[in-house]
Amino acid sequence: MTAPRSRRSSRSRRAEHTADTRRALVRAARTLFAERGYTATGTEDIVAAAQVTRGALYHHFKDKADLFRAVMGECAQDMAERLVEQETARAESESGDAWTLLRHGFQSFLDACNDPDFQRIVLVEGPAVLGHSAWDALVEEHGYVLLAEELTRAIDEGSISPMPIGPLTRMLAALISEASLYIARAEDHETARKEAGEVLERLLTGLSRTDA
Amino acid sequence: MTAPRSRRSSRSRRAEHTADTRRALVRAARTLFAERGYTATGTEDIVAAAQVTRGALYHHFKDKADLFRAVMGECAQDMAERLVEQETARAESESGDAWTLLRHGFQSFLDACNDPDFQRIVLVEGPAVLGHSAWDALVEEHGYVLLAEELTRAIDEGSISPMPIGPLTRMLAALISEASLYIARAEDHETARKEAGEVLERLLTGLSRTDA
DNA sequence: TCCTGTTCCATACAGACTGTATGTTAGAAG
DNA sequence: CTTCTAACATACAGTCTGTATGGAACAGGA
Repeated sequence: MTAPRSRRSSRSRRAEHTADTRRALVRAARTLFAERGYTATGTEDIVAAAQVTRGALYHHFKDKADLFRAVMGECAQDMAERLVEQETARAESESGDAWTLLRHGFQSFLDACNDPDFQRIVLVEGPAVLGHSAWDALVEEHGYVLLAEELTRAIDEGSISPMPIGPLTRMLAALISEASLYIARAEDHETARKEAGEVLERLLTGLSRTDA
Repeated sequence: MTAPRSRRSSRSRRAEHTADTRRALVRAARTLFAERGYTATGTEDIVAAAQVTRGALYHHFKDKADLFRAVMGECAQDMAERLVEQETARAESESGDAWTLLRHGFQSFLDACNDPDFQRIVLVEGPAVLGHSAWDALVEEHGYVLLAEELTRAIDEGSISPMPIGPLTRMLAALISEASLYIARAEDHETARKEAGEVLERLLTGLSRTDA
């Protein structure tokens, strides 16, 4: 996709400029998709914001949905990076048993999902624009793996009781996603955050092995 | 909207025929939206299936999204009716404490969501086609009320510990919705249903007051 | 009964948008 | 210097949505 490049020529200005236009397109599309949604955003709007023409868009991407896929991939990637960053920071700063660590992890996960771009593009538009299969493949690749790893480790360590990881991962992700949307939409974000966190906390206690 | 009808003229053939075309449009749109999705379905396809012209469509509905809103409303209504039916049937057949009754209620709720039309139209396309506010208003009107009532009663009876009902309702609905989508998408529906049910069961135990 | 107004729907049209086909330029390769 | 190709820009065709126009059928009052 990014040019066959048979000989490696030390990152020419040419190739650099090409990557620039592509990035500009993705960035512009990301902003507009997040603001107005997929269908309400015309390709003309995107190329205008990126200061190129429609020819550039259709040279780099198969069609409009393909551009959206790139945008959503970037959003998911950003979220994943932010999560691992938080995760590592909390792992070395905080201390405690694995169970409380996991619970706090979910709470910060909830906070991380409080991002307009992510919510609109990945959670709302994504499933409708790309099919279910394509959307799931993207999320599987970027986001679910982290959550699944964390949960697997929690089971191995005995923090939570053994359960099928597949549905557990999806359902917890959906739970947190909905909670983040609820918070974002609420008039009073403060109390909404507190209440949603409380409900999440209660639901998670059901997973704990302490009451097995 | 359905004619001012100043004098009540005993449901003339005229009005009946009018209602017929409207129903035909909604039915045709429902089938096509569920099969191909919203954007992939042209208004020409809909009126062809309903055996009318586009003029009829734009006479009864403001625009394509308005037709979708009617379709989604019907889907939600069907789901709500099915739920209360199951609910009453189970309430008089089964017997047991309120807590197990509630748990079984959620399981049958999960089974009821296993419906292609409902999943595609209400859960996937809905949030993207209508905005968040319009979608939420529809679901609030048709579906959430039942769940919220049930949960409020459960709290009053002491089955589950007191919690903010707003986020609790949304999050549980999202949980079951995602579980139903997971089951529908799985290769082996049988085991997927069992596993998702198990995870749901575990999460719900966190709400129970018995461990408070 | 005749006239009038309104509902209901069909048809024709204008605008917008997507995707493709064609042309052009600048850099890389030999 | 020549040639080839990636990287665009431009022009065009097809499709779709929404609207405006027109007509037919029915209801109601004089």
